Amino acid sequence: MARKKVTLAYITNDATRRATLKKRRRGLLKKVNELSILCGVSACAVVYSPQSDQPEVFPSSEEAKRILTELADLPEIDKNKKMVNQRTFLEQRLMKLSQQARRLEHENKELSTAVCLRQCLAGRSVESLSKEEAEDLLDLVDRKAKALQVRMHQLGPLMLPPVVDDVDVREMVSYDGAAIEAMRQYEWIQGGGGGVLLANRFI
Amino acid sequence: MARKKVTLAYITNDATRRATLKKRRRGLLKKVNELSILCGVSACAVVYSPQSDQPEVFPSSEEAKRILTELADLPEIDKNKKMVNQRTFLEQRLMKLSQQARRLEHENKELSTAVCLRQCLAGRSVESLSKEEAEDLLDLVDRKAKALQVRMHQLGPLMLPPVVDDVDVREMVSYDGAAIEAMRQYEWIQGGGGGVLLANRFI
DNA sequence: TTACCTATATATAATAT
DNA sequence: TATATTATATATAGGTA
Repeated sequence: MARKKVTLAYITNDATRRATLKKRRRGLLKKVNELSILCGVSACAVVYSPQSDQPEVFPSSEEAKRILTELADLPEIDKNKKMVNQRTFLEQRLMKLSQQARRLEHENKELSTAVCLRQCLAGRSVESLSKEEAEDLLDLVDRKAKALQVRMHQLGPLMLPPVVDDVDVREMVSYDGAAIEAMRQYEWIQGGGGGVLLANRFI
Repeated sequence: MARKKVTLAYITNDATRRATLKKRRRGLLKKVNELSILCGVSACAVVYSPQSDQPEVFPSSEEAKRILTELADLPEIDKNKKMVNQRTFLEQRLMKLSQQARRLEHENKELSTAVCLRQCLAGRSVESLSKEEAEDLLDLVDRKAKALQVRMHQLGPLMLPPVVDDVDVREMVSYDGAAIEAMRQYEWIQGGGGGVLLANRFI
């Protein structure tokens, strides 16, 4: 975990593997120690060394035996139902990672679509979009519109802003205050940052 | 291990302790998993949760039982002689930390003495030193002198530098080149960086 | 082999959502 | 309660002595 991201696979180089075992074993026992003290729980760990070495046991072989005996005494049903073993541990991790991947993928797609929207507003022809892009864009705009309607409904009657046609925002700086205020209002309605200013040219 | 260095002691706040247990337990099992894969060793860990929760076992209760059975089968002598349990683990850590503390203390003392030396060279009266400081300083200077003699002997006959009295280094910048070169030579003899330039006014 | 160093990778405490 | 974020603290890989 340093100098280089290590791949989770058996280390073939002897010296490296032994060094890693030594370092990580020490680190692991330290963690077990900390956990049991910080949280006041009983915990134990056993790590076998390869060759003739003896296992390292924490916190003591007696405590480990006691804990493992309790474990053995649990009825099979409980063991399979409630315990977290390697399989469930890995399954949990996998599930969580998958979720995260999906989230990120979705987020990525939304951002891509937002880029499409801006490009189209900036003059890109809708024909140049792929089918998927077009669908996503339609969906995005649809959702934005609905959200906007909800908010407008929540706010009740509202003074509509004057129509603003293809005006470069930079020009608006020296435009009249009413239009700018209207746009501010719109931005607020849409929730501000990150939203695309659709003004009154939806679709 | 973040935002604040945590003291190794039971966490009294309930919510905090539970959150810590959850996070660290997950981290611990991840480590056991990595260790067993990276180094190809069998390892297991069991962490009991407080209340009604079930223990978390890695990699599986079967494997844990198998490992602990092996453990139980070891003769008592081996267990006490070769196994690393909590006591020996803590003793090892303590020993190592003590060594480190001694090293740092010694280093610290050397640095303090070096400061004394510089102060004295800069005009501080030797009378203002405490007995211990004076002794340390004497010792330091003695060692420096011996090291210097060794190096001079190694180098053979050497052109001695001209005497340089109480001269502010800043003045020396505009001093004559010979003196500066002599000082450089001396610094080199003494090993450079960190050494105190004693010139020819030892003691 | 052991210890030490240092750049990075991870773990995680406190906090916000 | 769970998750996300962020600032720090630790762990540790690869090298060196």
